[in-house]
Amino acid sequence: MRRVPPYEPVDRSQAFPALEVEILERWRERDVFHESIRRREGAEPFVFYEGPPTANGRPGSHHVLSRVFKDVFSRYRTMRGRLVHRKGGWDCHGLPVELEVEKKLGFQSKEDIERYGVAEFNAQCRESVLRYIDEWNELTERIGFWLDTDDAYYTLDDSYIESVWWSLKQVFDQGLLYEGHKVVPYCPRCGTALSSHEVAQGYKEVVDPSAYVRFGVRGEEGVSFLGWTTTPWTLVSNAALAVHPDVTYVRAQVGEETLILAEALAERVLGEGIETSDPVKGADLEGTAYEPPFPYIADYGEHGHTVLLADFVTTDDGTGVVHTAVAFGEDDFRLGEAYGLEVQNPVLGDGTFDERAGPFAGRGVKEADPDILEALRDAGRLYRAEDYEHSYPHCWRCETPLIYYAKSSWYVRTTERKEELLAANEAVEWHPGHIKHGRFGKWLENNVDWALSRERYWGTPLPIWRSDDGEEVVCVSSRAELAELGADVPEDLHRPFVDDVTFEHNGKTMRRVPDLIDVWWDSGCMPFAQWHAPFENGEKFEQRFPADYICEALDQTRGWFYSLLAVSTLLYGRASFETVLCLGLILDGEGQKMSKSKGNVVVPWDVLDTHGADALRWYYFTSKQPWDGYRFSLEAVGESVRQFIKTLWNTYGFMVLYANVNDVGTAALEEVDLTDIDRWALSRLQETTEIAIERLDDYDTTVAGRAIAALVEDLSNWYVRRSRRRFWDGDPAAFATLRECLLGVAKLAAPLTPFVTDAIYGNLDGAEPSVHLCDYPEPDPALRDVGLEWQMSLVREAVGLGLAARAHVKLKVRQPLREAIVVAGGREREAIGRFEGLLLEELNVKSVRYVSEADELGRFELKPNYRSLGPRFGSQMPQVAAAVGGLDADAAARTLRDGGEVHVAIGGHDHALGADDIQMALRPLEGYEVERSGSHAVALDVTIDDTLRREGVAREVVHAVQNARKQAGLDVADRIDLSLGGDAAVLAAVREHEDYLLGETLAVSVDLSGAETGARAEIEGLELLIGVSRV
RNA sequence: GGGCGAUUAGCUCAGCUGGUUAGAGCGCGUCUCUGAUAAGGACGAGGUCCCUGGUUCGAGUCCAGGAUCGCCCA
Repeated sequence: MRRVPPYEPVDRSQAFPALEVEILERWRERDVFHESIRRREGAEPFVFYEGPPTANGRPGSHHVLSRVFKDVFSRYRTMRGRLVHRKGGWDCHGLPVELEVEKKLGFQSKEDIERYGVAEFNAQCRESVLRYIDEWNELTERIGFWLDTDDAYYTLDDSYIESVWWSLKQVFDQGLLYEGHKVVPYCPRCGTALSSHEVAQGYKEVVDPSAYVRFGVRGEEGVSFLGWTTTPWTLVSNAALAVHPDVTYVRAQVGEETLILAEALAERVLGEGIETSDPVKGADLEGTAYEPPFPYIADYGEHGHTVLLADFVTTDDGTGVVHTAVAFGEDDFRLGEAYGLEVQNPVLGDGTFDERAGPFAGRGVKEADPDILEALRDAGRLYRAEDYEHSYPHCWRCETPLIYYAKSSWYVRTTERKEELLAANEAVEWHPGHIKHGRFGKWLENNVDWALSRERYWGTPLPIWRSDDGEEVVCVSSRAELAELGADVPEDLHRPFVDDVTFEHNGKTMRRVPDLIDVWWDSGCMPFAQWHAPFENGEKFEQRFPADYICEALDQTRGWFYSLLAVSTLLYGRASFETVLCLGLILDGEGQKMSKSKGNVVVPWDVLDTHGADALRWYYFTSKQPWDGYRFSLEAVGESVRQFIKTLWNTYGFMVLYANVNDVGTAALEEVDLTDIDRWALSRLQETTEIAIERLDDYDTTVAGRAIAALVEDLSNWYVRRSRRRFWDGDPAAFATLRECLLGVAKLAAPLTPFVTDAIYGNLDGAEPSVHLCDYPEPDPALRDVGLEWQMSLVREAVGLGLAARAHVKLKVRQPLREAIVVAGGREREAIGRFEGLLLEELNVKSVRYVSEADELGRFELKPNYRSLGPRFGSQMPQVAAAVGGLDADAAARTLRDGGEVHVAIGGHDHALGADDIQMALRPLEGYEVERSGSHAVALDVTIDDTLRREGVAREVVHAVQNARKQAGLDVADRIDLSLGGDAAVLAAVREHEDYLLGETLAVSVDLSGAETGARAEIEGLELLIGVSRV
């Protein structure tokens, strides 16, 4: 039902958070979200994938950021006619969840968990992971993120796990799933390896001890290799030294001793002017035997404790002699393989030394660093120790420094499909564009195999069963397959139940490999696993693959963006998303990273309670390009309320106030006589609509939102300001125009600020239960008038110039002036003429006089228009500029304004220049009140005769009476009896302009015999007494 | 050490394919309007567009090098 006046009165000091709560209630009552989807049944889908958050912590500002950007384009596409399903999802597995439970139970290690019982531990995890799901859902609703939370997917569901198993089987069948022995980043606290994208999340600046260590050359007393390391604990298992074959090494004399190191680094390490001798190539050092720093482990084979050659050695830092511990570095490990070194790993899974490490046995490796240095010092092997600041990877969840550690793990051989990954990325549209071939593309190019397995408890079990002798390996793709193999399939596919599942295969007993898989693989399976595809809902999956749009923060480049791309490329040969929007970090108002420890975290609820969801959304959408990151604060959001929402609300409130006062109906635009300024406002609406569609289609809320804000600004500060009288008088054209524009704005901005726009729409129209069930506006070419927009901008400039001129002579606008003189030729004169009344009113002048030439006001200066002449004359531009400068300016100006051409001679040739080729600037003459801008200028006749003065006084009186009305608490529509007294000159002026006074102040009568009581005012130093009484 | 991004007014940000007076909002100062009134308008102060070179008739914009900050990776 379309609403007609009287409208609901608008509270102009409306608190928006309260308004939003009302709107939320309305949405619930009317089931608007689901209705908006039902209405698009059968329409072309726009597919959105929800990147599942983990609900075991409270949602923060950065979560709100991605959630509103997920929302805005879903809403926009829905209004544009697409069917947009929005299935929620929750990431349930993995270390973060285990950690929370461990913390709660006071556990320190995996043994604690084993002792406690895996079944009970996982039950706790299941409970813990959704601990904050209610708050998440509440926040999701409060910020206006329309998401189907009732029908969300959970990665812990058996159906989800089964789909993940299926995906692994596909990979297994392609021969891409393998067990490998490699050095991996390993968290000793969590007791598990991490994938490279997990490692990527945890780099931190730290200060580690670094040590320069002597490795005594066997058989040469007093001669040592000088090695350098930032991980002293690995010296316990030193197996060899590595030098670069092509680097020059020298012997440096330091006191009594001789140190061998790279020539290029000798001075930096040992000090300037160090004596060196005997330069040799690294290649010549191969095989040199030396004394290991610690004697505990000796058996590294034939090449143990000798110098080896390696290309990875650099002379960027250290000494050019690299200490090699086979088990603790990727390069070291490969070098060890090449030389056949025995792998000796004296470090246990919990990060402590085993009994092979002599006195350090049982110590955590990092903690042992200082004692190890001390032992070296005592043994005379430490040359120097110092602090070294560098960034080092830490466990992304428990913050323990990682160690690189040789162990076996299951991998997905993504490197074999690298070309396909790159090709899949080519098809993706990234916002911002540079991520595609920058951060993400470079990462793909350096792709390494995906370390898939985790030796943990709460996660998707690796579905691989193996015979005890390792001969037979089966990857299981489903419950059904497991049953077919003769196993008892447990209800719950998690550990520990799945660990008990065994079956016979080729006469051998098959037991499950106890590992879990990386949770990122879980999330990468979401396109099909959310539907339990391919086991069911196959057609749904087909329809909703790939996603048109996904959106997450930049830190997901190596997280979800990668897992989605990799899984679907391996399975389907393409990316599972077509467009991705990357959002930046949220910093505090000072540009510092928000962190609990700093106490500078802005809690979303605070912002919502203070300014509301629209304000927060508007801030995120329009304050800047979202990928650059935000300097976020309550104040910053407050500013966005004032600038946009408050302005919109005031304009809307103004219209409702006078629509109700005047009892005007809602006439259609076709039924009223539009004025030029109406046509201008409507044209601006079309222009804005065009921009909004063009920008939102390109996932750009920033420019779209700013364009809408500019329209609102124009409506408020120009259209309404210039049309006030028509609203007071109830002019139907004005109301029809403003209503049309406000409804247009409501629809244009509905996806961005869904609450306030729905309130406005509901009151001014209400034909639909909600603005969100409307179609997005289309620009109407019939209402667009570009010429009119140009003309209006010219008039506004002229008004600005005139007001500036007034300001300079300090003449109040209230004081009428005789004449404004406007310099304008041809088209410009026509433009201003069209809105002359407006100019007269704004400047409060009696008449406008146009002059084409500037003789009265100043002199023209001519300048070449570089933009048009530059391409034409190129390097001859200096001559052109000189020639133009030499023209008779006034004559040329006259010619050009009449559409003629002027001629200049350049390089002996004659060239014709038109109006577009020459810019005319006005230089004002001394002694005139002239304001100029380019070729435009406005001057004021500032002589004030008595007539004008009396008129000015009358206006002052009106002003004073209005104040008195307000003080008396009268309503804007109240009629009054007015009585005035005071200075005779003032009263004379009033008498002369009595009708004007009556009209302006809504007085039905005026008594000039003097007010006994009432307000006292002063007009140009003369007394005025005002009595006001309501009729 | 490498990759990517950023650097424009006191603050937060615009500035399209290079075009000669670099813009907006906030804040500040001075006025002003008032039938939207704890809003609105005008004017003003405030910029070596990070630095150095280069290309060009012309560079905030393009190129190279450097500085600083951020993120990512070794």
